[in-house]
This record gives sequence, structure tokens and C-alpha cells, in this order.
Amino acid sequence: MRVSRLLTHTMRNNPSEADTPSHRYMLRAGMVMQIASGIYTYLPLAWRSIKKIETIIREEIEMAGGQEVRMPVLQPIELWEETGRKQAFGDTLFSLKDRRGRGMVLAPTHEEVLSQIGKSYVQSYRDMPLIIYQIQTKFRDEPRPRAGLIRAREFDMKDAYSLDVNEKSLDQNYQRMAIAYRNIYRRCGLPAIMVEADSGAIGGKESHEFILPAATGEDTIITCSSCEYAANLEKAVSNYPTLPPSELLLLEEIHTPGVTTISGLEKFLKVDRQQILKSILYMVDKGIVAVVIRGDLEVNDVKLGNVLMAKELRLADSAEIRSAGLIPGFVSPVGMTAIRWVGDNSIKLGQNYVAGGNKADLHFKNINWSRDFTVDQLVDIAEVNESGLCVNCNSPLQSLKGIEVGHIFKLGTFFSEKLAVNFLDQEGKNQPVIMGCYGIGIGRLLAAAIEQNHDEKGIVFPAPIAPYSVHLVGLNLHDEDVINSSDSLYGSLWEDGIECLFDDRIDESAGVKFNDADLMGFPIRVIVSRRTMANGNCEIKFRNGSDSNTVSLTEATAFIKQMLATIN
RNA sequence: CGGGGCGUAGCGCAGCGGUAGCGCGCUUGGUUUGGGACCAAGAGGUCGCCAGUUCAAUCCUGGCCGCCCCGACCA
Repeated sequence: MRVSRLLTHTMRNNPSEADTPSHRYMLRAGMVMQIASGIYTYLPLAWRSIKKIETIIREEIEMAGGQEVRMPVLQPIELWEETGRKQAFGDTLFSLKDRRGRGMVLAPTHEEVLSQIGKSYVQSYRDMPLIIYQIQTKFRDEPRPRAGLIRAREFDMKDAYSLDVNEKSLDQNYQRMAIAYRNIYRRCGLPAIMVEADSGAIGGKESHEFILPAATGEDTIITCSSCEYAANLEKAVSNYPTLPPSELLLLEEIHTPGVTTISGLEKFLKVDRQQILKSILYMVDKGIVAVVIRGDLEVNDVKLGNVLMAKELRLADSAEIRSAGLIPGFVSPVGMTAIRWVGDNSIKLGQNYVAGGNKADLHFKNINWSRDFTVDQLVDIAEVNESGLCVNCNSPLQSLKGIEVGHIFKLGTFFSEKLAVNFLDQEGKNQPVIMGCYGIGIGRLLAAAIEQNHDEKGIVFPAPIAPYSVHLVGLNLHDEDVINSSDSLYGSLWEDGIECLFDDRIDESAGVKFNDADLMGFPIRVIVSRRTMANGNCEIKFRNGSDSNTVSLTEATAFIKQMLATIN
């Protein structure tokens, strides 16, 4: 393609609606165009990248045994009522009516229809294992679309589903997909990290996310500095540095006028926050639940919600706390058996704690687990932080922001039981199919790649997913010789299968062309100008390198091929 | 849905009672051409929508719609 013919042109100003790097650069480079919140047109440059990502995905999923299908986006709502997911998705589900008034949805994912396929075509244990996949547009009326393609309402996803006769076979398919995922990210040039993940509402067992580290990421993950342990913050567990045990001292009351916070207590009593027990009140599905945790730790709401099997969970306000007979700022489990208490494991890791006195302006000193209080449930609900130690090898943990670019999931029989997707086993008994599902957001993967690979001038594309491999810049194009030479180099690159964008604009200054090339960020830049032409040469450099090579025009194509071989 | 911000030319912004301006981009002509050139002449706007106040509304008031950011959700 020639820049003079390329649809759209670059923007010099940052569009005000974008403040995430990938969103900004994709708009400025003319890759995408917004139509409504979370809804985008892919322009030619983005679409070329998308197609490359899709090709890599198809190759790897096929290698793992996947078979491609194409399921409808438009689906009858009854299917979603049967599985209860109409409720589960709630307002996120785009729904509409057909001319006869029949309820329809624009599918946010495809387990229901996939199950219909399973129902019709899987009858015997001999029909499995299976991996079925598609690349299809999904619709989710997100509460808040954000950051361009990172979180859109209409987006393309590769979704795969495994069907197996038993857990062991599911494990094998799951493993195959995990390997395929690792290959996909590696081939896209993206170092995604596989982490243990929360399995969410659909009571699945095992689940992993693939996270691409990026400052603007929505997710936080915890990784071990020395072993393979890695988990989403919502799932992560850790050990804590052990405190030296001390003798249990006698419980004391202390007058603490107006001291209602952990930091306040630290200063007032000159104790470390590890010596304090923190009590927090939650409203859980309209009932109050009290939580107690060591003062240096925070409660992770997702972990707490999972323990309580809660649908809705939020902090209680001070009126709700008072109406439960508690005084905000002075709450503790000591003598407070009337309400439900959930304790974090950390409360057993020390002795002689400071805790609320359950009266205004009063705290207790030397509180000890079991002697002075108990809880209804003692569980792990602490949010892991960098002071934690790895549960596998006791090494320090690190926390890291990233973008979720893939999620794999053991579904079990959630759908097969609801939709009666059964098969006959070897004994002739009817069994529900064991399912798994595996997703990659394609547009998000592109955005995440840019999020991770850019500088102050623009995108720095990983070679395998760049719209073009080579950005050929012609300068001094009033000169017939330069036109002819750059034009023939352009032709010979394509003849050798090297995808090239040719900046053939005659009236644009060199600076404009260089800046546009930096913005679009293809891996290799080639310059042909009157100056290089004097010796029959061109200049070749990497987008992200400063060294420029002077190469004769006749050898340029071979030279570029070699360069590409080093980065693809 | 809660909190915050913003809707004026393709993009970025100014104007704030008297019907609109700047920079970039765009068009034409000319001079330029190795890191966002210059001169000249142009094109381009129901000032988000609907009511109200006023002799007069882009500007004031109210409502609605849209977009962005922070929180609960996810590929």
C-alpha cells in the first residue's frame, strides 16, 4: 500500500477522549475510529494486525486439536433463561425483540449454543474428547467501557470449548490449551504471564488468566521472585513473616479518646500495626457480617465474597454499624457473639493484640485468639501484598499491574447438567459432558501489545503482528530517479513476500514522514532519497534501534529479509 | 448505578448576552524538501438536543442526550 492511497491520515494532536497510550496512538495513527462508547471501526492498519493475530491463534488452536466453527451472535433469550445466565449477566446482556415479539440476545459468549452443538453431535464417549472454537464478535453492555479497545462493548473473541468424558480427560485438554495459549503469546511477541485466577460466579474449579504486564492494566497479579508461583490478587495466598511468640499477658482496658483508626492507634499507643486487630463491618446480601484481620493487612473483597458465597457485598455505613449495636472505630470480636464473625488466618499469627473495646473511647490491650474471643469462620481473606512470602518456597512476592489477555476455565458440568448435554459411557450409563472454556480477546490483545510496546513517538510493534513489516520512506520525490528507485524497491519487497507500506507522498516534508513512520511503528524503516541514491544506496534501520545501515539498493531486499529473520 | 469532568470546523482549543474565532489539518497557486517548512488565496460551523428567560441566547435557567475519567464487572 502507498501512503498516498491509505485510508485516513495521521493526527498530530492527541484526541481528548483518549488518555491511555494504546488508545491515543491507535486513534492518531488512524488505526481505529470510534462510533460510540466502546464501539469501534477497525481501519485498514488495525485490521491487518487483527488478521495476523487471528492467524497465529488459528494455527495454535488447530495444533492443539481445535476445530473451527461459527456460531450465531443472535440467539433466542430462552436459552439464556434455561441456564440462569440472563440473570447472571443482567444489564450487561444486550437484548432485543424480533418482529414477532420474540426475545433475543446479542451473545456475550457462546456456552449455551455450544451446548446445543454438544447435545446434537455428542452421544457416546467415543465422540470425545473435542475442542471446538470460533472467532466471533461478542456484545456486552459493559457498565463502563474504557481505554479504547481494552474494554469495548462490541469486540472479537476467540472462544474455545472442550468436551470430555471425565476430569482426567478435561485436565489433558486444559493442558493442551494452556500450551497453545503460551505459544500464541510467544508468537505474538508478548510475554504474557499465566496466573491462577478466581473462577468467578460459575462455580468452576480451576481457572487461569494470562496477564500482559502494563502500567495501565486493570488487574493486579502477585508473582514469586524465585519460583513459578503467580496468581491474580483476587486469588493469591501468601505466608507472613513469623513473629516471635511471647507470653500471653493479662487483658487490659485503655482509654483512647477519639482514636478510631489503625494509624491513630499506632501513634497513640506507640505500637506497630501488626500488633493491632482490625474489625471491619460488611453488608452481605442485606445482613451485617463482621470481619477481623491483623492491622497490617487488608481484606480482599473477592476472597471474602467467595467464602460467604455472597451475591452482593459492600462496606457497612456507620448507621448500619450502630444499628447492629456496635460503635464505629471501637469494634472488636471480644464479647460480641451476637453477630457473625469471619476471622482472617492472620489473627492467629501473633499475641497480645490491641483491639476495640466495644465502647466509645475504649480499646483492649493483650487480646488473644481463643482465650478472649473466637470467630464463626477462620479463613484466608487477606489481600496479599509485597510483605508476603511465597507459599511454595517462602521467597519474597512481587505485585504487578497487567492486562488480562486470556482466560481459561474448567467449567465442569454447569452447562451440560442444565441443558442436558449427556453421553453414554462405556457401561451404557448416561453422564453429563465435562466442559472447559478458553477465551482470548483479539482487539484487547492488540491494544495490550501497544500498551506494552510504545515510546514517546508512537507504537513499536512486535514484528509478528505489525500491520506491515517495512515502512519505506521516499524523500525528494520530485526527483525522477528517486521515484523510480524507491518504487522498484517497493515492488521487489512485495515480490519477495515482504509486506511494505510506501510513503510516496511528494509534497510532505521529511520530518512529517519520519514522524508518521515512528507513530505507526512498523519494525523496519527504509529510506530512499537523493542523498542515498548518489551511491545507489538506501538506509535501513529498526524502529526501535538507533543504528542505521547503508545498503545498496540491489541488496536491500535480501538485507531486510535477514533483519526480519532475526525478529520474527 | 454513585462521584468528577467535558460537548463550539476533521483534530486540539478560545470566546460567554448583540448570530463565532485561533492553531493544526484540508483545497488552489508558488517557493521548499534528511526530523512535524514558507508565502498568498480559499473551503469548512443547525456553537449536542429540547424547552424557558430576554427586544436579542453559543453564552443565563431547567430538562434530556452523548463522550471521558475514578469505583462495583470482564476477554
